Amino acid sequence: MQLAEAKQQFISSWGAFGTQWGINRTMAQIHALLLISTDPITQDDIMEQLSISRGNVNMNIRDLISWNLVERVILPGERKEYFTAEKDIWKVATQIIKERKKRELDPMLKLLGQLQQVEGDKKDKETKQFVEMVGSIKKLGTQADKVLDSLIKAEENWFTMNILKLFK
Amino acid sequence: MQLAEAKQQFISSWGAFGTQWGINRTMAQIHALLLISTDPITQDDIMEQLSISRGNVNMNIRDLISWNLVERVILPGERKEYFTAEKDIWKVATQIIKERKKRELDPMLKLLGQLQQVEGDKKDKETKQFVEMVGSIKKLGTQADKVLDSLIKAEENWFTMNILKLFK
DNA sequence: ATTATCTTTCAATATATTTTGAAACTTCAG
DNA sequence: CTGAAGTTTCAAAATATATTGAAAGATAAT
Repeated sequence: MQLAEAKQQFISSWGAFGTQWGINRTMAQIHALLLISTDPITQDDIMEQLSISRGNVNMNIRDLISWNLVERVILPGERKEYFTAEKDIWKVATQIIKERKKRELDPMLKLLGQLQQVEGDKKDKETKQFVEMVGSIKKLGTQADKVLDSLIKAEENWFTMNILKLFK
Repeated sequence: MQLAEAKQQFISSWGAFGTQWGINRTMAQIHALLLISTDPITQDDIMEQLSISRGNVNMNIRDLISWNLVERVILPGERKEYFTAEKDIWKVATQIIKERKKRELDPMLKLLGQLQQVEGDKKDKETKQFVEMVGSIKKLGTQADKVLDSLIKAEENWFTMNILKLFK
C-alpha cells in the first residue's frame, strides 16, 4: 500500500471509529490528519485535504482545542494560524479519559447519589430493586472512577504503571 | 423524591448517557427500564411506559438481545413474550466491554496492522511519522486489549480481581 | 485610516438517524 | 383449517445532527 492511500484509510477509519464513540466524524478525521502531519498545518490545508468547508473546520478545531488535543501555533512572521496535535498517544488517551470522566462520569455519579435518596419503604419490592440497582451502578462507577484516576496519573505513579505491565 | 419520579429520572438520564456513547437513546432507555423492573415485562409495557411505537420497541429489543443484555422469557401458559435484563451490573459491564471489543477494537487493531505495512522509505519524514503513529496507537490498543480481556475474565481470575482492589 | 488577510459566527441547507404504523408474517388454540 | 393473538418488517415521516457559505468581526501591514 502506498503512503497516500494508507493515510486516507487511516483518516477515514478514525472517523468511522469516532462516530461509534459519540464523536463526530469530521472532528475525528481532523484529529487523525493532525496526528500524522509532521508539521503544523492551516485551516486551508485541512479544508483541502478533507474537502470540507471553512466553517466546519473552524468549529471542529475549536472543539478539539477544548479537549486539549490540539493547539494553535503561531509561526513567526506568518499571518495565518497553524494547528498541531499532541503526538504522544498515551497523553492523548489520558487526556480523552480525563475529559470524558469530567463531562460524563462525574455528573452521572452525582445523579445516582441523588436517586439513592428516593423516599419510600425499602421493604417494597420495586423500591428495593431500584435502590439496589442505583447503588450497584454507583458502586461500579465509583470504582471505575478510581481506576481511571490512577491511570490518568500513571505517569507520575510508579505503582500504577507497573500494575499495568502485569496484564499480559 | 418519589419512586415514580426517580425512575423517570433514571431512565431519561440513562438514555442521555447512552447517546454520548454512540448508543441510541431509546435502546438505552429500554435497558434502563428493564434494569429496574423486578419482573419480566412485555413489548406493550415498554411501549406504554416509554411512549414509543411497537416497531421501535421491537427493533431495539432485538438489538439489546444481540448484545446479550436482555433475554426473551416465555411464561408458562402465556401467549406473549416477556423480556428481562441481566441485573448483575458487573456482568452487564463486562458483557458490553466484550462486545465493543469484538466489534470495534479487534477490527481496528487488524487495520492498524495492515497500515503498518505501508511501502516506502522509512527515512522519509512523512512515512516515518505515519509508521510511528500507527505503531504507537496499535501498541496502546494491544495493551488495552489485554487489560480488558483480564477484566472480562476477572471473575474467574483471583489475580485481576485483587489488583482492581488496589486502586483506591 | 484604509485595506488586505484571516477567523468566527450562525441561519439556512443537507445529511443521517430514529421513529412510526400499518401490512405481512408467524404461531397457536379450537 | 381458520381466526385471533402476537411479532416482525420496512418505507415513509419526523427528528436530530452536521455542514455550508456568506457576512460580520478581528488583526495587522501600509
